Amino acid sequence: MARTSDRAQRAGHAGVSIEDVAAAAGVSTATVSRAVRGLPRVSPATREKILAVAETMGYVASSSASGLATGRTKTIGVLAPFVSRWFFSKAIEGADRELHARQYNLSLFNLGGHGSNRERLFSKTMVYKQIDALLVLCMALTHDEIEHLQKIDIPLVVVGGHVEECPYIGIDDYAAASTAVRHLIELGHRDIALLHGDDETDLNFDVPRVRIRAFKDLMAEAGLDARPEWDERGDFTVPSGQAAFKRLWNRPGPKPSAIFCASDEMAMGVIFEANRAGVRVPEDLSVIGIDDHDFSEAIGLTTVGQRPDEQAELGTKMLLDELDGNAGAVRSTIAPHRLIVRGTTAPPRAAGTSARAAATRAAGTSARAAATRAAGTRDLRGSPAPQAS
Amino acid sequence: MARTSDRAQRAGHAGVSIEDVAAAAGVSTATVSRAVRGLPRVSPATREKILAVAETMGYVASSSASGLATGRTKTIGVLAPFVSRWFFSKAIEGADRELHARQYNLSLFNLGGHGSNRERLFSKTMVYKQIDALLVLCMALTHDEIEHLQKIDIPLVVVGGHVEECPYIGIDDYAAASTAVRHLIELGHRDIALLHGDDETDLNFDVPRVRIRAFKDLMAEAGLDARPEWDERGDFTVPSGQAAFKRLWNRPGPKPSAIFCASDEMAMGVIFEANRAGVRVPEDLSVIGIDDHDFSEAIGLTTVGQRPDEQAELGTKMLLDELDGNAGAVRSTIAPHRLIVRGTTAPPRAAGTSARAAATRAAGTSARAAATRAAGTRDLRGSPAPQAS
DNA sequence: TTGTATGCGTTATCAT
DNA sequence: ATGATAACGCATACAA
Repeated sequence: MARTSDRAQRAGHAGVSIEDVAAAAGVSTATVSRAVRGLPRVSPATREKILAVAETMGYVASSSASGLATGRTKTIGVLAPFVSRWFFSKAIEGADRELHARQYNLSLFNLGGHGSNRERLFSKTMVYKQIDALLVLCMALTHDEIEHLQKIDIPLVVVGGHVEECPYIGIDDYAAASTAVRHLIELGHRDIALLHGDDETDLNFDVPRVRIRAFKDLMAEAGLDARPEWDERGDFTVPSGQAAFKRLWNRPGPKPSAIFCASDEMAMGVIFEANRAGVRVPEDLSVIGIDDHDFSEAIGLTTVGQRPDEQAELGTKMLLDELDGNAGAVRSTIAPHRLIVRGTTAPPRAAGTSARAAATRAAGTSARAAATRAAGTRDLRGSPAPQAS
Repeated sequence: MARTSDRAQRAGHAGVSIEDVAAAAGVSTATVSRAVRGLPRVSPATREKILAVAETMGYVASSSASGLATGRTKTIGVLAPFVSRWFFSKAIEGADRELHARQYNLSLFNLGGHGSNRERLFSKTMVYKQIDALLVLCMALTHDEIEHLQKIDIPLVVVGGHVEECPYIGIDDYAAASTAVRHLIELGHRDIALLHGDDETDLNFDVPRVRIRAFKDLMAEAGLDARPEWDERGDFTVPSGQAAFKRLWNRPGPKPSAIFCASDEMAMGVIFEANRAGVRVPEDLSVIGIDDHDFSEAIGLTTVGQRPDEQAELGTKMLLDELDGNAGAVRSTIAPHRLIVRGTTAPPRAAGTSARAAATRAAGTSARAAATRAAGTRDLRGSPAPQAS
């Protein structure tokens, strides 16, 4: 009723409204709405005037109001199990690029580990009705959670890990792991250890298992023995790589001449600990990882690289296209990976073409410097890997 | 007008509304609202019934609608120049903890570096009217940007970097840097190089400069020479640390026996490159950083640690308390830092108590293993540092 | 091209 | 304790 006094009261509350602008510009709110959103049906003259007024008044639309009116929040959610690990922080970065370029907001949901605030996130007020689409980062999800997500009925895509019935973007883990193992085998290694990342929970997360399978398949194919005592488990982190190396080297018996790590961080852990134990890389032990972590080049780590940022960016683009009415824009896609040979892999000492290894050992004093290198100086940049299946 | 058909049409649109629940429960929307929010004025009986109905119907309030009604979005914004660097990803993690524990959402705004999409973020529809408060992470801000932020008039706090006129949470950079340099000096080093992170833009970001000042003050205090040719500039990243080491060692003339790096990542770059060049750490070169990066323990890096996650968590808590009506909850606070002595620092070879250094050199074969270590094995866990000013 | 009117789903005020 | 009902600020058919 007391329209005027209401308005006056509100004034200090949430800034200038579209009505204020309309009044100041001498037009209706409808016209202002069209003008500020760049819609067609408004004359150049009035548009200019409105824009000017809006600018000076510092008008910016209330997202709540327009969200309520349109039914869209203009923000997409990003679900991540961690944010400070390489894959995830890179993916978030990539999603953000695409999002903000298209005027969307990024709402981050960190499901630290397994327990805690998970349920709340899925079942309660969060996630749901706050976002227009959801980008899931390489998560181990329970069946209930998956069901929940699908019931929400918004565009959804998962990056970096398979989830049943959900569109997926990521590298071909089997092919990537195979590429790494093949590199080792071709170098002449026969005694190859495996450092995988399977935590054997019942969660839906088969990335580790696929990499394990690739390892075993290739070993078998080459007629090599995948010794159970060289089968180590980690959790994709540096400390778990360190621990694995220690277990491997403290155990009596023969040592592997190479180790395939399911992630670069674990590979780094192995390398750091090997250095500390006086085991030379790659002379005594070749190490290869998967990822191409930010630090890998500096360390000289040979790896099979992938680009989580680009994967997430692509996933986000699909989501946004879908929201733009482009039905079917979200489609499972295999992202590229490529072998990047650097300094942590070399032929085994005892093996076939031991020329280089022998030379290194025989080089006397200078060998010391060579051995000191956490990473070799060779830097043969990665040749593109065969893109499998 | 045709109310019923409207409702039918809407049905598939955005899920079940409060009105649907009210109807199903045989009460008014007002009561439902109170019930689901746990507000007082509703009888236990009806509350229980409403909650049950809401549960089975899968009701969840529209954030847009309640945002419009209350004027609060229940989300706070986090402004970061990077998301995949240690400090920031950790800080985001910390903010997220507190936020989601208190039912708030986290909206991430990544302002990549200096140029690019900065303006859009500040002046346009983003940030503003989408969030209830803002957490700024260690940003280099222009004066215009600062002004802009303050005009928005929402609770604001910056973590990890000073911004004029803004409440601030972070370590005492001067004290932290002093602690690091003092450690080196007390070890007997006289030839100390500096690797700082100042990019000398005109932006408001004095963290690097404060650390530089601390270095120079302490050197002067100890009567030591801060040689200009040992004053290197980096950008807090590993590669910049590598580059700095190379410049230092490629230059003719005497070499420093220790180097103080303004970040752990730069320190790692130095270490990796030193290994590659056959310069032994800490025998030939002591290295100390600031941060206590996730990888620092594995590498054995001596450093002055800080906890960005806790800093951000505290900042977030303050913001939320302020929003909860607790005026004055946001206050500048100094966060703790502590010296963590690990394996990359030791007395200089030529210096006073050269017992250990000499022993290492004389150890023959075993010295080789020692030299191989990217990091020493000593792992004296950090004694708490004197908390300065 | 521009304006009018109504709906969006909640919250909050004021009765009852 | 519960129920009408008026905002909230914007978008959008529909009318002009």
